[in-house]
Amino acid sequence: MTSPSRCAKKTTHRRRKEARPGELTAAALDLFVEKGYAATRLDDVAARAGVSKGTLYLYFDGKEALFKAVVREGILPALAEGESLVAGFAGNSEELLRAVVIGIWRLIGSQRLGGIPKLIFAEAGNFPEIASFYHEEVIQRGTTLLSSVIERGIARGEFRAVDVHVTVHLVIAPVLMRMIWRHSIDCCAIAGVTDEGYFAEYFEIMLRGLRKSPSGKAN
Amino acid sequence: MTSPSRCAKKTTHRRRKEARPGELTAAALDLFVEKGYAATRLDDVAARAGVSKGTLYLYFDGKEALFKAVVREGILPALAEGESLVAGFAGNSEELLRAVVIGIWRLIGSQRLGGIPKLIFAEAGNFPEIASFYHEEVIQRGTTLLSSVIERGIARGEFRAVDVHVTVHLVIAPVLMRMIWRHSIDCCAIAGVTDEGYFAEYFEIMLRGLRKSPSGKAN
Amino acid sequence: MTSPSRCAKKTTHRRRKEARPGELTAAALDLFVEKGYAATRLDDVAARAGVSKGTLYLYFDGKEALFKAVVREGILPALAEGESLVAGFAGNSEELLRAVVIGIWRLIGSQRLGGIPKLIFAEAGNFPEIASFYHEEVIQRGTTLLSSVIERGIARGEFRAVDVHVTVHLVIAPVLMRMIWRHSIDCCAIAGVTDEGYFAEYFEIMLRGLRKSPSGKAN
Amino acid sequence: MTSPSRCAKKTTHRRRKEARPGELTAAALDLFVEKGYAATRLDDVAARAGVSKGTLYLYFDGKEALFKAVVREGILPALAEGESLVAGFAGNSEELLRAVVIGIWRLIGSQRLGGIPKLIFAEAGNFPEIASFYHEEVIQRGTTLLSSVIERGIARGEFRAVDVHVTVHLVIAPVLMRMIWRHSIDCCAIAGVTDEGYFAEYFEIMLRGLRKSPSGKAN
DNA sequence: GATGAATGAGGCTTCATTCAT
DNA sequence: CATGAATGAAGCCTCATTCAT
Repeated sequence: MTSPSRCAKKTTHRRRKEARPGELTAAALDLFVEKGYAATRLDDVAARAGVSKGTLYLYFDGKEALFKAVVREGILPALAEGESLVAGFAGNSEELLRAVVIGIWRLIGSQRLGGIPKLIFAEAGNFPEIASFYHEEVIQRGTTLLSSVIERGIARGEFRAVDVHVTVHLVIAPVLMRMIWRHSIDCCAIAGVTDEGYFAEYFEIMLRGLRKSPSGKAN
Repeated sequence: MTSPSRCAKKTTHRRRKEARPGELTAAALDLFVEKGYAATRLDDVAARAGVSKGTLYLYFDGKEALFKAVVREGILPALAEGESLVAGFAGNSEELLRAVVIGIWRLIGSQRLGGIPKLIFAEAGNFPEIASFYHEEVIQRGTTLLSSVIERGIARGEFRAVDVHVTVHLVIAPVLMRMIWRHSIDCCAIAGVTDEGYFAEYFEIMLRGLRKSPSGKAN
Repeated sequence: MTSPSRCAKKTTHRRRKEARPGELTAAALDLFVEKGYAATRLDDVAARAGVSKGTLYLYFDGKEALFKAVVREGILPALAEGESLVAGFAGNSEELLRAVVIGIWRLIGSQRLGGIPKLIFAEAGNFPEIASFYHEEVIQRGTTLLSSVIERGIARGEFRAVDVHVTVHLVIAPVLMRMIWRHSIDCCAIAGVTDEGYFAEYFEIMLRGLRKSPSGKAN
Repeated sequence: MTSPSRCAKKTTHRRRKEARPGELTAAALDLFVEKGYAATRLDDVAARAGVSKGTLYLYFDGKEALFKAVVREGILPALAEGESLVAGFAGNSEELLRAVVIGIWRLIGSQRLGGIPKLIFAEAGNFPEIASFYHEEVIQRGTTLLSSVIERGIARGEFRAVDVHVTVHLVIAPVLMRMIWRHSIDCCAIAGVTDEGYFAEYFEIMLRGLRKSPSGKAN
């Protein structure tokens, strides 16, 4: 008789309350990716999550906070996974680069989250707060992650002494563009190609481009 | 009658009138590229073109029609210029690829027009008509152009027997991403790199990735 | 059983329950005075009273009822206190006037209750019922009180034969305005003056204005 | 034939445009005084002025700007008139004080503008920008104005050596309270008194309170 | 043709009120 | 009794579009 009824009484309520943020970010991700940030109406997000417009404000301070939550929930775990992958990786750097890129694609690019970069590129100019948030939380971490892979390859004598900063961008560009293509124009032309086909050729070209000459000659 | 520009005022007036649509699309291009579609106000477009908001409606049916005109007028001349550049090249395929990419960058990427791809990718979902127009008029022609370069290289034994369709996308991705970065987030991180530095590393990696092995072994 | 406050928990609980309305109106008084009626959120009232928003509705029908309760509960006790102070004064009328005004200030003006007049004046238009209640319960009684003081002074030959009705308002105006200033704008400019400094000059001017000419001539 | 048609053509339009701000501030004054600042809806202001909600924003940046315009248009001219009255006044200071107070009442207190002080006192806490605007533009100027009158009286040996800062507030309090009473509670009790009756007793008391003793004794 | 004043639908956000637990 | 999640009606403000001049 201490108070078991108290726990039971609120289970449904509580369960709802705990599930709501996730339901809302899921609905928001769908709409942000589909329509873009500015064109997504919070009314629609709420409706898709099956709640009223006011309820959304019980869980998020507003549109911007909702978007940040979507990014934090979706992208940051993927980055963390990438970081832990790099930290504990024992194989050669080619394999590491493959693992990291494939991981990014599997966790982000091939999911609905893959629509986020397009949205960021398109609307960063109008939402400086979001742009700087994304830059600090995602781009810098991602860049650092890839840089560490390239640098590892150079340090171990597996990759040429490339300009790391530029190379990071060259390496990630085809990955980002495939995300963009998946979520906008040109769906048929290149999205018709399987991930396997795309990334097989991608790695073939990139790794040939990065590897030290097999002859062992300098550079 | 000394200078042609000093003709009777009626001529000036008329020239003015005929120039209006172009002045409006030019102003609109600037703003669409800078702010995106939704955030561009027609007030601002009209003000930048030096006319009143009402006047804009004399030449375009509305915001959507203006947007379409901007893309059409911006892309087609650039495309034509790009194609004329490539026609009749005589050197080896590496040099041809360099010439084509550099040409695209010089004529489009480094110009205001370089903001168009970002626009298209961002708004394709909301303007299917624009998307299909762009796909047919630009992407297919551009893809064909690049395909011919790759195929030429393979045919001449200069490039490996890559999957041409995929490779075209891999080759163009870093060029498109550099356009996008120039016009959105991450301006400092990568846009701080000079075009020379960026494309030097780009060609180094891409061409090593495409070239047949120096040993002359197959593939 | 050592201290009475340490009785059985049931008593505490019950006392709690009976104290709730008072705790709520106290919290509401603070916030209404600080922010005004419209800007006071029931969320904040409930939070300050340490209960949930729903609980507030167990004791009051809504915001309007709460506001009325605040005014009623805040003013009536103060009025009673003021009246008991005045009853049975024996000195001259100058001293009586001083005692009454100082009493009003000490019991009301300098307390949280001093914010009530501002509230009333501001919201009377929106709450006619409050206005008439306040008029009958407070203003008339207060006016009567002050009138009796002025009339006493006139009857005893201490004050000039002023228009009593008007003079009551002239006498109370600087007291009310000091309450208002304490609770709104101009806090620094005049609230920086001490009560002593303010009321010293107030009595000097008012009593010179009320006294019969020292020469003893009529009026 | 230079371009008289141009002037004529737009007369109606222009006349409207020039009249609009005044129509809007007049409507706004009515509603602000009647309902208070926060409770006044811009929809209603626009409707009372006979325009749509959007039109209001062609002339004012928002609610706050509209309110400031109301104050600037209504109160500042009265203050300026008071200032010029003081600057060029030749009579004795009693007459000057009478003239200034009567002027304030005639230009502000007895008009709809007389509802503004109540509104400011009631809502200053919630709109700091408006509070500081009003403090700087109205209260400080008004205080300075009255101070100069009191100081003039003291300097000319007409008034006692009162604490000027406090006295200014004591002098203005019955004027402000009469404005407040006119626009909220107690309409009958004191507003039933004529302005003449009210201010006659006001001046009688205040001036007796301020005057040097007729005997010529110090203070 | 050109203007720019006017419109009104629609978006984000707030908050008094309700009700299932 | 008490809770607090949920609601939905407004309010402020923006801006694409229209139309009288």
